[in-house]
Amino acid sequence: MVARTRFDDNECPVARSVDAIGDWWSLLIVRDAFDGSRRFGEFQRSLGVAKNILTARLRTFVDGGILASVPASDGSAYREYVLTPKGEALFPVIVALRQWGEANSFAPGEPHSELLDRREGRRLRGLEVLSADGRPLRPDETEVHKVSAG
Amino acid sequence: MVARTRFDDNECPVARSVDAIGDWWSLLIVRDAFDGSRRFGEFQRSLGVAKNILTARLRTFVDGGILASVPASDGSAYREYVLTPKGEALFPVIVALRQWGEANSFAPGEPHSELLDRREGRRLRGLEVLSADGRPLRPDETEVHKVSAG
DNA sequence: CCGTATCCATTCCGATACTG
DNA sequence: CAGTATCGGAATGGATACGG
Repeated sequence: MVARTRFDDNECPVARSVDAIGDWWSLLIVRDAFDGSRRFGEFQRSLGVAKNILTARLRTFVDGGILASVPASDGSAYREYVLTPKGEALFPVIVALRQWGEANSFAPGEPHSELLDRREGRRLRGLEVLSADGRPLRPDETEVHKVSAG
Repeated sequence: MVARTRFDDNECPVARSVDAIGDWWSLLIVRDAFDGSRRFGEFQRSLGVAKNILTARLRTFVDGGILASVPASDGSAYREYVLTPKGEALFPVIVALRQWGEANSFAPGEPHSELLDRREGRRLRGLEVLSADGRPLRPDETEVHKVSAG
């Protein structure tokens, strides 16, 4: 059998998310979509990904309800790919990856792109994991509660 | 050539993050590490991953400074794998994936594991992307500022 | 410009057997 | 228990050629 282990029936939400978007290209396609890319060629040039791979990823995203395929806005015969609400909900995921990368994958002073508040032109606040009443939580202050099949 | 395109020299922090943790198993290993797994066998049983794959992933994480290999706490001859500060900083990434999965990958009423505030036993607050002065930001209220090589 | 289709190399992954 | 080694099948990814 082989084929990759699937996590789409896993009880853990992290596993299901990974199943949906956890490969090399998927998250970067979503990033580009947030950045305004809509056309096949935009994704293709931005990412340098092979066209057949891009085709497959876009289809998976459309099937999964993360992107919607809509008629091109310029009236041409082609399609554009826009984030659905489900896709837009990935915003914190992308921001979390961006902030982690900024803090941990660049040498001091090494240039990198930044995500800015468009109105103020300033960098964003770091994401915080908070309790229901707003206390910042460290990992060890949380625990996973497993569900039983009952 | 061939071989996967690497993003470890990309100017985009998202790309570098994906390069470090963007495959099927890596994020789940990190999730388990947050959940308290430390031993080879714990990861192996929890994930059902082949041992050679797990070996390779653990090594990559140790090399990348995300996990540290330390002597086993029970005095046995083996190693344990614990999150470094860099690894702990992935907490918002895992939480973001978890929350997205909860909201978008389960049927209403379908059971799934939950991440709880250990002290209160309550679910966490949803992650929010905020401006420097604390305003919630939608994706279209942000923009990526590219750096120039100069 | 937008894809689809095909080809091929590489990598990934799972299973299993084996060592300490 | 904690890994290492090897094997084979599968999926991935890149290049290219082709058609709408």
